[in-house]
Amino acid sequence: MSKSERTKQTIVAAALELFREHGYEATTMRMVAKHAGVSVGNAYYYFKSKDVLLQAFYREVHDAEVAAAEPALASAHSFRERLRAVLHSKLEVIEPYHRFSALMFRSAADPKSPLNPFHPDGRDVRRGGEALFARVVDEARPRVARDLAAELPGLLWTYSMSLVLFWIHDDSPERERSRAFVDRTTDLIATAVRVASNPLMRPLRKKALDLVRDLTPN
Amino acid sequence: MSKSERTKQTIVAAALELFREHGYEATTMRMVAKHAGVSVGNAYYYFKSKDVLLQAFYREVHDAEVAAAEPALASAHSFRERLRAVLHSKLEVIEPYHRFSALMFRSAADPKSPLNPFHPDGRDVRRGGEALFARVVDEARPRVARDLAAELPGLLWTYSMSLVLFWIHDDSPERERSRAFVDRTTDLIATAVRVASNPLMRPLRKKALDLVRDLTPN
DNA sequence: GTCTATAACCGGATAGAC
DNA sequence: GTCTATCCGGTTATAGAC
Repeated sequence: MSKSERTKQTIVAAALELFREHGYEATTMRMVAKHAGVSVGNAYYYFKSKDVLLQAFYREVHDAEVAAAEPALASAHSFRERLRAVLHSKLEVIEPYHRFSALMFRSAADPKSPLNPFHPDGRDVRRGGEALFARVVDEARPRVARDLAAELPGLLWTYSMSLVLFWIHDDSPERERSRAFVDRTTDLIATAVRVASNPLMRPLRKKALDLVRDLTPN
Repeated sequence: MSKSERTKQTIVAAALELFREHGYEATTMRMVAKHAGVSVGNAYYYFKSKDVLLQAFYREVHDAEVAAAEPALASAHSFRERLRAVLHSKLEVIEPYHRFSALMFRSAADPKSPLNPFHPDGRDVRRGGEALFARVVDEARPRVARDLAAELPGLLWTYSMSLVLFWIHDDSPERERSRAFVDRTTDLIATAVRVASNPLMRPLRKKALDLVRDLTPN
């Protein structure tokens, strides 16, 4: 690992530690630089903005989500159970960040932020999210209809973003409202998917999927 | 009107004008103060932050939306046409602000921002939005089932927020993708509402409405 | 007590020397 | 690649005018 690599890592590590402890806003670039033992200018040499550092944080959380979902995915078989398990483990992983999660979401909604899932630089973040839901769908038994299975990961990812939005505003004890949101909406979704997977529903399913394809970019 | 009232108005007017011309970020508080012929400190005496000024801007846009929807509401009768008309006129009203609309949405997503629809101080903004959709529903002929009509305004308001999110990321010429989004999704919604309004669907409808009520606060 | 102005603070970001 | 000095803009402290 080159020296520049190492410096970069040091800065990221310092930033993530401070973000976790004080939150995003309360962490200043001067603090990050000092904690990493470099100058402010140097921190900016490696990271164009504070937002980019936040993006690294976001990536780390995503990796933790994927890891936390692993055991659940190994044992749950039905689509419904797999989906529920993934979302509940996601809620557990992000719980410590509830205080300052709004910031993350705020940037995520801004088209100019690299954190924004629609933004080119943030594409891999989105890809990662969809990949997780692809695993939920692809290995589910009984199987989901093939044409539906192709679009579902993207749709479920969008749905999971709504869950996050709901969760951000959820101040109930133990975040029980968010957990109820998961339980009840996954039930609904699983029923819809099961009904839609019936061969007799193919024409209607096709119409709905065409709509989705026409409205999503790329 | 007292002098302080007038000063306040002057500042808001200056801010709105500059926001419209240069966008939110490019407009500095120093510019606002200068344009209004007051000192920076004075601007802050009347408005706690730049965000509050943005909120005034948001309110103005909302009022324009309501006004623009008026003629359409007077002539359209079916639920589907009323909904479509309101949303298309909304798109027209907000079009000039597409460049910097992300900012507005960004604040709206932040639980601590008064602009946020879930925030106590922003409640009237949300109320206003729902009131508009209540008019879409209540005067629609044929009628929407009563129990459904009670929940629809809130649901439609949420749906309109999704439309805005979609629109923010829409860079298609003439914003045609957003307009297609409206046409196709309103079709879907109107069909769903029509089917659900059938007396035979009452039990299923009740189940769905219970879910909605359980998951929305207040 | 209501209002207004100036000067400063703070933190994100950049320029330019080394 | 790294640093120091500086800019810029949101925000605040404070002093004082009416």
